[in-house]
Amino acid sequence: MVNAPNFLISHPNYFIMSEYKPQEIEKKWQKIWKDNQTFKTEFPSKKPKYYVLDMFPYPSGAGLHVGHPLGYIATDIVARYKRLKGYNVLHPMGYDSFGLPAEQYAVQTGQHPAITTENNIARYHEQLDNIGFSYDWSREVRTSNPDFYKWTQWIFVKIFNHWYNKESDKAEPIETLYKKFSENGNVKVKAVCDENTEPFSAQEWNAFSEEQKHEISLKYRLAYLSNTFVNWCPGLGTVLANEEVKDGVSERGGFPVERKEMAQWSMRITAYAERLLKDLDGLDWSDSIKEQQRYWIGKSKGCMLTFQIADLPSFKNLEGLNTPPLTPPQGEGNTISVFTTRVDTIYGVTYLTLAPEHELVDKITTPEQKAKVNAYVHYAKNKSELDRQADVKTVTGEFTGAYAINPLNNALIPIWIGEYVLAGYGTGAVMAVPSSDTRDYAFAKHFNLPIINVQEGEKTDITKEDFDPKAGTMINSDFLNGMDVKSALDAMTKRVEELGVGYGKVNYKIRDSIFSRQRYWGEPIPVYFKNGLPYTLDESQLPLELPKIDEYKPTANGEPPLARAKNWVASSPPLGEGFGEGLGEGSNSQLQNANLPSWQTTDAIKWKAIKEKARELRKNQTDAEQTLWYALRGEQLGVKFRRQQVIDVFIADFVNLNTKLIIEVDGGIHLDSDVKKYDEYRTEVLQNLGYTVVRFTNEEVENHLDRVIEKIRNKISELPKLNPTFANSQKTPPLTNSASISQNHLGEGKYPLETSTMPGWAGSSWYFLRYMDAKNESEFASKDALDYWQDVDLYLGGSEHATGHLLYSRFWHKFLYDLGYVKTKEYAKKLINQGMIQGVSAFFRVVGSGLNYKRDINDELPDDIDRPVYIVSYGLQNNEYIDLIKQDLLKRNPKIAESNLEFNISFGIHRIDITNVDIDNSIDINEIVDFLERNEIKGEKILISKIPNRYICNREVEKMSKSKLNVVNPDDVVSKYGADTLRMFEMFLGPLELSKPWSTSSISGVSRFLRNVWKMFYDESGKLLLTDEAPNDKELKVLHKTIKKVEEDIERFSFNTSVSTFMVCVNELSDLKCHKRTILSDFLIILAPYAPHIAEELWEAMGNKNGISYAIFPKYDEKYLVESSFEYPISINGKVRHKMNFPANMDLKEVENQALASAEIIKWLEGKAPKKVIVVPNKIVNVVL
RNA sequence: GCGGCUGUGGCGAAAUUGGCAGACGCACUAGACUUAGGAUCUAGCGGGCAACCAUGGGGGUUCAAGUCCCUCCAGCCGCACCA
Repeated sequence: MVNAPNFLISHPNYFIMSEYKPQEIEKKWQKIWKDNQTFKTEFPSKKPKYYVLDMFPYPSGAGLHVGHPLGYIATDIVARYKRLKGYNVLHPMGYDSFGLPAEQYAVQTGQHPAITTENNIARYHEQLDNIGFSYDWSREVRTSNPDFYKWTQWIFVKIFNHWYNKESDKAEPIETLYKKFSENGNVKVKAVCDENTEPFSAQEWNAFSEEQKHEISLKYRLAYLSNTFVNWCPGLGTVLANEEVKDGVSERGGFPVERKEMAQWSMRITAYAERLLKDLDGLDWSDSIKEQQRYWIGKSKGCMLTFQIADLPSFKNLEGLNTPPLTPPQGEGNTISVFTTRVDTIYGVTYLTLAPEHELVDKITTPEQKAKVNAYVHYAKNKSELDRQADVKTVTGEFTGAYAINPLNNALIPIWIGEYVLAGYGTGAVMAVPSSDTRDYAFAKHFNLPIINVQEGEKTDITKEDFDPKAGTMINSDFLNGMDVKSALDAMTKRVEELGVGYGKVNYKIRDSIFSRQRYWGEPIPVYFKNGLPYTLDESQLPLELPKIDEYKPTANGEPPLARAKNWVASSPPLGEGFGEGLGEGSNSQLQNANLPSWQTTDAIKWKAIKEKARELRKNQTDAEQTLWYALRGEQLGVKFRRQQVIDVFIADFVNLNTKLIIEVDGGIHLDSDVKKYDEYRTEVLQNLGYTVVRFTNEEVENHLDRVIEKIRNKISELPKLNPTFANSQKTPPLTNSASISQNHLGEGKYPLETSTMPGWAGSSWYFLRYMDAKNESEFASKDALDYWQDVDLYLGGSEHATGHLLYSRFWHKFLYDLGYVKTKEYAKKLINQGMIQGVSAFFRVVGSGLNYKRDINDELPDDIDRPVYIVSYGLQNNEYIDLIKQDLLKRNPKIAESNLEFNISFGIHRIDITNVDIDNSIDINEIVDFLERNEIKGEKILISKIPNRYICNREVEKMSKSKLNVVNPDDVVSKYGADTLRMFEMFLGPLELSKPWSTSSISGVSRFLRNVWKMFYDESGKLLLTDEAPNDKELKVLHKTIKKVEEDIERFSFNTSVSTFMVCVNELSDLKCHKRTILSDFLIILAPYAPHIAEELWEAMGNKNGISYAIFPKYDEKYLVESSFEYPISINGKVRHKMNFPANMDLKEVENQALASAEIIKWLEGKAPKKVIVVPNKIVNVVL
């Protein structure tokens, strides 16, 4: 552009100075900001603070699409605005850089996830820089950096070393618990702990060895290791948190998830349930998020009730219900605990229902019912989570034969089991009141159980649509009769407490969160094992860095990847805590399994269970299995097979142990893709164990047995034979104790380290604190920094983290609050969830293979017909293209007579990448032809369209994603229109919280607006137009109303409306031909947060030496906005009929009189006197007739 | 089924406390300039010839309702046998 030829000078495009060239000025200012560290946060500072934060991004390989920066732009506007307002702004960015995708990639390619992550971050960073964000990059953090995760581990150690004291209602150091135990034992201690904690006295405690004490303390610590049922995902090879499982499959990847008992680290978030719930009230977060969290915590107030189980022999003859027993039976420990929120309905209880897994089921079932109950329990236990969720409507259950006694009226009530009762909630048992609970009602109806109404009045009929369980007054309920539900609840709670058969209790749905993942790319858990018990490393030993390993998959034994590390051991443990001499046997120990690092699943019991399962399967062979078994036995293959042999945690159908050949027969159900994935995973693990897996379908075995045997024979001959000792070794559990393996290369005084890592949410639970003092090497953040920055003033991100990150981070923050590190109970005052930007996918349709021409209904045209692929543009009427196709076909195939040609057209609809689709939805036909060729759709292609060589696509709004070919890359938008246009346009699209589709066509309006801004400063010849004239009232009014509106808009996060306001302002100033310095100077400052580059450029052009980023936001002055007159709309009966101009301060009576006197209004009055006249000052006049 | 959010022109939307519905922008139409236009400028643009009718449907409160109340419907998101 430097030496433009003279004759082109007159062409507007070639005036360099006059034209707004975003690409040049944006790069220029981004460099200046970087070089001058313009946005480096000052600390310490006397200014008031403002902390504005974006949710921690995971740097994915796909890079940003235009939806991602939406929130970043909004926060950047706020950050820049607050700087102009004189605040010291903390506006940082960093990366949640541990995570599954990088690890999956590592597993596949062997590339270290750190490298993948680094590359992705570099790309992410570049894309962010393109948009001109004002982040203080000197505070960037990455969760995968050891200097960051050192502190994540440090917090973990703190959590491990604290317990929750319900009396002080906060976390306290474990030492205070030890002290309480040594003084009083554990009975009086009000602590949040495991359910099954055994009571002990001070004497007993003091007699325990250090190790026994440590073991007991694990039941109290806020981070603990225990055997729990977890969501095990074989496809991902790890456990998942509850909120990472959706509809029975993993949220990431969609792999099936099964319930499995494993030793796992957990966080005792339940201790904080009440505070997490209560403090929601004070938060300025969206209702939706708060509701989701409330629901997740799931507080219910109710009553714990004890039902005695009737001593059966003495009641054997009592069949009828409500027959008072002669003497209340006093069975020892024969009680069922029930949690109910409706203790007021206790007179309506007609049966109890236990979860099939309930521990008492076995004990109470009568011999007569045993078979049925066992069958039912078996059925329920084998039902997967997915199946259970799928059919909630089918009522199933079984009578145990046992009875319980209603503690209020001594009525005998039958005890049932039913899968609608969840083992994990409450006590796993419910008192069923079919008249007041719809599930109980359904169950009672289905099994013909009695129903006693205990409420009467409106809406109390459970069979009716409008049933309200809490409506009406109590009946059939003794002393409760006549009370409403609320008072009955209170009265009955009081009564059961007096009777000693129950007590009021608050129940929470939230579970402790599983904290370990069997993965490599996460924070190592800073724990080592000594004599099977977990101890945390000393602070001085942190960070515990991720070791180098050769591969990123689980080991052959199914251990987490970290078990591959050489020397994954702690050197001599810290002194002091928990290292007595005594090696307590811990015979009753729940934690025998804690002998093993937490991945370990196969304890003796488990092993036995698998063996039993195998035996069972052996008895119930499928036909195909039976056939193959006889063939394998009968054929002289030279090797011996075993069937249903346990290998690792799997049961292989047929195994030859000498060649390590496994033959699997699947029942045809394995066509399902999920099962297939699981099979592949299973095969992979078995291969890692050195096995060869061959798979046949039932069909193959039953119909082509000879071929199957032939294949097996060939396989066997290929495989080397092993010596028999190996085969024998399979008799012992194959999952070896990893601790003992690791012991092999332990030095003296060395202990094996935990091999699982922390979950994705660990780092993000506190990163916002690290930004306050990101470089601190001696603390996670200094006290000064924490005291000054306090909390996040504005937090912006997607709503998908409602019950994950947003709950866990609140939990950790409260923990740090208890310890006195932070001063705020909540870390984010205001939370906004930005909406999604959707993509607008493009589709085209072809009539090709899907085309049917019929001479008559039963007769299709022969295949040799000349039948091209018709690409039929949208926007054509049916008759238009059908005729065209008809004519064309007849021309090509003269032998077809038109009269017997019948059309039955079906389209093939395909997506096409939106990159080349034009604003008018048209696309070059060659793009479509190329697409069809690539997808091997053969034949001559014919375009049917109104526009030559262009096809009009169909558009549909969908989620923006690569697979839908509708992604818009912000880099492309920036290079075409500039970052300022992108920023303003994203805001202009609509309210921040709402989802809205990206619209490429309307971006031109915003682009034009910025050029109009430029034109207020420069004329066409590139001459500055600024004048020093004093502004007039009109100009001042335009400016000040804009200042006022923009300020209000930013304060209420309504960014779309301020873009409109800017447009109005520029339109009006242009109409006024205003080029006055004072006006434009202020205008630039208020525009700067939205369009910082152009604002800086023009600000500099005005002669300002300092950048605009720290200018002072102009203060609007009400006096410029005052109108001297107001144009009143005069309405008759609410409809505007006329307008009249009156002085703004005119007396209301006078306004009324003049309005009524006007010719226009007299006409409308038609001689009648108005009933009433309302005059709202400077708003409206309404005449009521 | 339960909970939350959202329904306004052809499209994105505005109307902050009940007071002139549709600001601002896109698309569209006509015109100007131009060798040219996917550039720029000017004008028009909810429907209806009009009276009038229009903020998802119906009802209500009010002098006045997109806004408040009741009720129904649709879409999106979340939860889902929670005793």
